Amino acid sequence: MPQSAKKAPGKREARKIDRREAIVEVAKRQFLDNGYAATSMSAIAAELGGSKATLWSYFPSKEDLFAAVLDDATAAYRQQFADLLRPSKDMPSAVLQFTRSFMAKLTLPEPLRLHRLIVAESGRNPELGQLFFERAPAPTLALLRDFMADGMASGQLRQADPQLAADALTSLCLGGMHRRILWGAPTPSPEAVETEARNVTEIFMAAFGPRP
Amino acid sequence: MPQSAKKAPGKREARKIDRREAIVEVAKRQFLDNGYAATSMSAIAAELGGSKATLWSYFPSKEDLFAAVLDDATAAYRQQFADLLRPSKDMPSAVLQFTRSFMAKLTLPEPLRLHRLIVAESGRNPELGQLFFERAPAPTLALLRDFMADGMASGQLRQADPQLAADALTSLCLGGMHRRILWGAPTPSPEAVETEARNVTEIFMAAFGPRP
DNA sequence: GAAAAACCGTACTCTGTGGTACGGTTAGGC
DNA sequence: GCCTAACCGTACCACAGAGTACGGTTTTTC
Repeated sequence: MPQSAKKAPGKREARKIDRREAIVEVAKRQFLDNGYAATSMSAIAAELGGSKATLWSYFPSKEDLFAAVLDDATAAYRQQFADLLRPSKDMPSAVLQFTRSFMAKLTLPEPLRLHRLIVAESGRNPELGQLFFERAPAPTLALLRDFMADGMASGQLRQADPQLAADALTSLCLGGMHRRILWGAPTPSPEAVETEARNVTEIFMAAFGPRP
Repeated sequence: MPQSAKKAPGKREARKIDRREAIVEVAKRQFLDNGYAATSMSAIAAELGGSKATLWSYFPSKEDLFAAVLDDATAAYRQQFADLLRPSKDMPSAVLQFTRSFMAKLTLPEPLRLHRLIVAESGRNPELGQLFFERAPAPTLALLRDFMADGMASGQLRQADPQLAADALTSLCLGGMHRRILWGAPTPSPEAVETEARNVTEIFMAAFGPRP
């Protein structure tokens, strides 16, 4: 006997939410695997097991489902790196820590497939890419900018535009193996990630470290 | 009356080559615009004007046509930047010249659409991405590596792994507005490109310039 | 001028698409 | 214990996809 709250969840709605989540999850897998055009609603319904009518009762069209999938997929990335960007006395190792974690997370299969999807569909649908940008990379970039500003204020980095430094670091993180994976290279070993993270940190510190 | 060469081109074959080129061009436009799955052979045939049978007589399947399109599209990029990488007395301005040209060319609509296509399809078809890589970016990257090695030998750059320096420069060139365009941002003004090229050059020289 | 290659149009097959209709069934709400 | 929302199966729609068949026409080649 639940409390007499007027907002008691109710088994019905709970089930509905579960079902919706299940749909989005299956759809996400298929969209991420095959892209938008090559994924069919019928295939999603088939994998779900239920009837097509049920699918359409949750999402009135393929585009709506796709939007929900994107929403779900980007939600996982928000504020992912906040804890890594604490100001530290040892700037190089703080940067290395961030770089390592950032590269490791973004070379995982799912982020990569998301990235592919976004790049592919943003051509026909720019607002989709903008939505992705402001949900996933933008918050991290803002955090990183503040981190850079702190470092510059405390003299651990040379004076420069913090935004520029943040952009440079992410560029260096994503321009190496990450880009090559997007071009079909196999996923790297953890050792390779570590090596590249160290290189990136070294280059970054050479460019933005304190003036000697 | 042509010369009695046994390898006279023949009007027939010339026409065939022309036709093939026309097909590839139309198909390229459509694939680049819509992606692989969302492009239909029928639409290509319709835009070509001829009959579908003719299309299939040139390319036995959609995949074959796609491969030919990729082949054609990547051909344009080979050795594009060779002339820009002459060793120079003034390192920063040589780097700036390359950076500027590199960024300007890769933020043009067609390279961007190609890039989207490659990223999108390499997930399902890695060898496709590898083919792209070794045809388009790899030669430029090799040139750039040699350029870096020269600069290090002549003392205009600090001692380091030339490959690393080449990777860093391309990362910086592609990590800023280029990536943002891939995520749906509008194409930048020439002034914006110029500004970013200068920033990239400055960062690169700070990281790899001669030790003070 | 004749053989033949290339080409065109059109109609066709077969499969799959997004999306709907509908009658029957299960299960939560009261 | 009834009501009703959610659900399932299945059959269905109109359409578009890749790819084929075929008879007729143009264009080279010899």
